[in-house]
Amino acid sequence: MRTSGTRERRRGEVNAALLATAKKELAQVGAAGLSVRAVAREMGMAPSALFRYISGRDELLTLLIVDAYDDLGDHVEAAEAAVPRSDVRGRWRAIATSFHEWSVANPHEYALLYGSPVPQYHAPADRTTPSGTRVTTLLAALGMEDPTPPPRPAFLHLPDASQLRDLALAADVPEMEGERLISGLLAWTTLVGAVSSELFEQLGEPVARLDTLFAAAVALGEWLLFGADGRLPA
Amino acid sequence: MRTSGTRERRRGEVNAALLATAKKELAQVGAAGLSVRAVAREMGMAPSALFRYISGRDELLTLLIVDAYDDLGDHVEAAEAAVPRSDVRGRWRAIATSFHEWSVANPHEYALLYGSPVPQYHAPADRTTPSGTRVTTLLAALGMEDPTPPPRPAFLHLPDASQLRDLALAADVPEMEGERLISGLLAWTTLVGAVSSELFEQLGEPVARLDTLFAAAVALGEWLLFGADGRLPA
DNA sequence: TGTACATCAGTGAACGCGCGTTCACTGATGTAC
DNA sequence: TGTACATCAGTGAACGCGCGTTCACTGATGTAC
Repeated sequence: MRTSGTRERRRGEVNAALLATAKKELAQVGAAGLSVRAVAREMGMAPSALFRYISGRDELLTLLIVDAYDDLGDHVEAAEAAVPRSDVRGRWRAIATSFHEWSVANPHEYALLYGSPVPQYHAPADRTTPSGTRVTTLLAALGMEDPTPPPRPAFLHLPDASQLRDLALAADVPEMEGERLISGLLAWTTLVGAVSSELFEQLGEPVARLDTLFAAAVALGEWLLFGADGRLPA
Repeated sequence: MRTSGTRERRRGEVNAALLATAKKELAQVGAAGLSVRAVAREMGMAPSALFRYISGRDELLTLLIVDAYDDLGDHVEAAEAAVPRSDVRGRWRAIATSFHEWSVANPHEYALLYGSPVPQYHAPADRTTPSGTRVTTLLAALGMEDPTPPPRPAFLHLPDASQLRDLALAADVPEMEGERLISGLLAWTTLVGAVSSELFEQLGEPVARLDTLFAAAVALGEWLLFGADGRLPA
């Protein structure tokens, strides 16, 4: 019979504090500089105590990656859900804009997810993938759902069917047709590229000026996904 | 009067060996893992000896960054120079393709230049910029030189003139007009985004399948820079 | 050409640091009777 | 309800490691006369 459950409750609390503290550390020193000892110090515990909760530094990183993906996923899904279903272009813009917002607000998390890989660490795909594909899944759903035909930009010549199938499988959207797939991947790539060049300061420091570039990337993505249209992005 | 010049010669040799060894280390462990001691070990010298040649770890990184930019610059400039001057689209494709080639061949160097910043290190702009802008300078020259009017894609609404001027100054092409500038930056961003998503494995592991995506990115860039055309990229 | 001195490249020991992880321990929480 | 034992969270010392950097030193290279 359960008398109090003190232990169980405490376990949950420590787990939560551990994650929260690790996130704070990540935001301050970045992924490469993250250390178990620093987290323990910040929590006021002995470093060895944390090994009761995590198996080592790698698991700490995995925890942070999954958490960051989920945080991003929550943010983007909420923004997308707020747009009327029929406004597919608006939904794309909501995805892109909220992705950008979150990234600017959480630069170290962004670097962890979309920057260069952390040395000596390889994320376990089985724990990372479900959360890591939430945003792209949203995009894929949008692409599949849109009733109007894909833009078929004249300058894009499609590769042969077998290559396309390979790519569709790798991107985890096996039933998507070629034009949509390529257009969607290009839109996504452009989005990530624009955010990266802003956050990683590849075009000089002043972030504000790059808003212009980001807006253009969103417009380009919209055109890639849905073709030309009278309506222009806000 | 100079009797032998042994010292001077030796100094040059050690400098060269230092850079070569540091590059080898970079290729093996990446920027974040690079250490002065490891380089000294590899060179068969005492760690303290290297302080006669560099001021510390930061300068080692700066050296590597400049060298990588120059290596990349040489490669891309050579590829671009091999295309007839009149074939502006072919020159763009040469830039993009050779950029991709170099990046795949030198992933850690690429990460150093275009990935997340190395923690605790900030590159001195005065030493980094000249080499770091070689590729984009090539692109800018191409854009300015092209006699045909810019594409003015209908979906891109231009921001106001003052923002454009700011952006043009930040990108170091003050005399470039708005459409060209935005189109060029988008093409560049898309290129970097495509290479990053390939090298940083953001779309599953199998690199080969992403060739398809990269080819599409090159085609998109060409269209952004020069508009629609009968000729399609190879 | 030869000698006395100055310069400077490289050594090796040492500094203090922070790291990840292990391990025997203690004291509190939980359980069986 | 009370006692005897089992579980388990957290401690603190210790391990071995590699790091960047300093510093007094040595021996070879260069220079002035």
